[in-house]
Amino acid sequence: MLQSKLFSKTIKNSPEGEESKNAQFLIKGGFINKSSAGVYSMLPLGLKVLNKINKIIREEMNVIGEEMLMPSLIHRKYWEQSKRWDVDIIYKTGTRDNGQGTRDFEYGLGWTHEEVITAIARHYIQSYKDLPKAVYQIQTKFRAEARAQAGLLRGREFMMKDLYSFHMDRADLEKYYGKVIDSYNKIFKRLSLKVLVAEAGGGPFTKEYTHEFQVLNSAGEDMVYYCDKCDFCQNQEIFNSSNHKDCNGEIRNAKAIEVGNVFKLGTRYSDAYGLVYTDKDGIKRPVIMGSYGIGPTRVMGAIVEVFNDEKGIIWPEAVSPFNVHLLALSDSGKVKSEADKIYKMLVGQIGDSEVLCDERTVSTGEKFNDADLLGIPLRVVVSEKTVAAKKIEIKKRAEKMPKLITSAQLKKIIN
RNA sequence: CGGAGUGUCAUAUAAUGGUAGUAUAUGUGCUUUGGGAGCACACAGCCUGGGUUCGAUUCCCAGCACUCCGACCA
Repeated sequence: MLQSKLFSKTIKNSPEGEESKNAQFLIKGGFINKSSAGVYSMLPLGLKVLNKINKIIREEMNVIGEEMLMPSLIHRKYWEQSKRWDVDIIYKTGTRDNGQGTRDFEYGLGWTHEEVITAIARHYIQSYKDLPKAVYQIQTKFRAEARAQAGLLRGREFMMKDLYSFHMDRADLEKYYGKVIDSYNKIFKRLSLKVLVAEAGGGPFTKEYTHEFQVLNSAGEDMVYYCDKCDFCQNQEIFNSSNHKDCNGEIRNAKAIEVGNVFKLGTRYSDAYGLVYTDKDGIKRPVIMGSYGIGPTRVMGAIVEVFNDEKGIIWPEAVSPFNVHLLALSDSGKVKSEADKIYKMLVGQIGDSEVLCDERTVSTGEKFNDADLLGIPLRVVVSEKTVAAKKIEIKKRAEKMPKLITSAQLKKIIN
């Protein structure tokens, strides 16, 4: 990909008022565009990152569930049945004139999908032979947050991966719940995020404790209490130091970004929707459910909050919009022809979608600064100097000092 | 939802009760090319409604939007 062809370009001025690093860098770099508070467009660069995050999530989710897609426009009857129509968080919409006057608010925009999936499940789950089942989707969610804030960390429209599971009994739910936790840990590891698994209260709809996946970071809105020796970790809501036993470690507390959560729903929704199965003895029993979320757009914001310096973003390789950023420090002569050669070689190795080539006719400083802002993990420079030395300069975004190598060595490194 | 603040070119900002200035970006031309290069010219703006006033971008009121703090966050 040639940088001059990118739809977006970097902006030199910092966006007014945005304090969070993820909002600043992502907007300046041309990854996202703010449409209104908490509502963002994913520009081509940002979408590439989001797609890579989602790809990792899908690969891990497909091991324990099947992907599907539910509607965003959800009729009020679904929410009324579970008594969740009168909540502040729901965007109500849909005015219709049926010829006998208008009717307002026929729909709620989906902010979570327990209702829809439970209603669907009635069609396919009737017997113990149909259990267990698990489906997930990656979809835009809408929440009327009183206060959107911190860029991608709290939006009114955002991407969510939501997984729902159905079980015969508690034991099977527990087993699956553990599998989801393992799966989530793998996902966050692949995303280079260190997470703490925090116990949390279940809220009004489940009596049990649930778990949150928390990334320690000062930009977070949550406070977690964790032990420096064992894996004890609780959120502020339920923390009590006497919960921490059998360990002489010290309790610390820190701000954290919640990037995922897991809930044992029990029969709250199966009761509301009459989702029952017939067991071996012919007895009808309610299906036991769980739900599990990860916010890919929030994950993207969290990654920027964790991986940055004063110059810009430092993308982990797994989610970087490109693997290599090739800078041609001149747009003519030997430098250009050498850069073209290297570009072709790189494209041949990892494909056009993984190489960003800065062949713009702009100053050297601008190219370096843009490269730092965009944060692609490996920078490759072709210039008068490198051509004269018959070498190529490479530098990792996370490191300070560049290295001179041959193009054969570069080829090896890329492989 | 409570508190505070801010609304001026595409972006970031300044000043002003009477002609709105600068920087970035953009366009043209020339000179430049290892850390946001220079000169010249050009293009481009006062959130909406009401009030006060001879006259309002400026003062007052309301609305809307945005930001920050707090509450909320199945």
